[in-house]
Amino acid sequence: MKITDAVTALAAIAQETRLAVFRALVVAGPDGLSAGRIADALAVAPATLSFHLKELDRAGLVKARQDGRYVIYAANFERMNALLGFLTENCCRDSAGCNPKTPSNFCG
Amino acid sequence: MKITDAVTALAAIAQETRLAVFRALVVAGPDGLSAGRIADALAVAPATLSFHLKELDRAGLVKARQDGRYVIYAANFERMNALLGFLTENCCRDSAGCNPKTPSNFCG
DNA sequence: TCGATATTTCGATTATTGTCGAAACATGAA
DNA sequence: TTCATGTTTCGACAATAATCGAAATATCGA
Repeated sequence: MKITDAVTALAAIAQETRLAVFRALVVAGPDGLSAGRIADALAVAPATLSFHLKELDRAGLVKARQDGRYVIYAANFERMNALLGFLTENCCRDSAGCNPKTPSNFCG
Repeated sequence: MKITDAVTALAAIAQETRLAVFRALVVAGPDGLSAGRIADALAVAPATLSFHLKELDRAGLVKARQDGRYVIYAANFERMNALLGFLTENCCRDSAGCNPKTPSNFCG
């Protein structure tokens, strides 16, 4: 994962509403949730939710699929793991309990 | 780590300059770097850097200590690990290769 | 086709963020 | 104490982000 991708992904979940959306999708699992169900669950206006879902999608953290008149969103777990990998390898140290696969000596 | 703390920490590193600062501090290790050395390394104006360091500090991701007329900043590895723990436990699934200690069924 | 429901786009508004020059504030050295 | 150096605060500005009502778009069921 490239730095710019990491920044985009981090920014996507660095917002209360979006983090809540993403966590709801994590809990929902691969089946995902329709936009409407997310809006209901989190009590956020449809237009606002749509805006945030687009952000999460842009960051690659969710996948959207059309199901009839619903649009089902699901967390992209691979992407989230890639982000965790990036953070572990670049922003971490053994000494504090995390195990970077590559040492933290990269600074590009 | 509480949700609001996680959002704050994520927002802190969800910015190219700040992520670069933090990574430089990770590479530097516990000894840290003076503000000036960071500014030189990343070619960012002192006032701008100061603004970003304050953000990182507010998020708890760095520690500052005075050393003579220098201010030395060091990464707070414990905090970063707490953030990784939060993400692993709340935004992740076994299926995708990550091992949350608690299952992803928490949504508060 | 028509009406109902689901979702997104548009437009407008307000708030926040990132940036940097200049000035202020500290600290150590002469 | 005075000067030089390192850092932060201040003030201003442009850019971006978050919100939501209203309108547009899409799809299903009757």
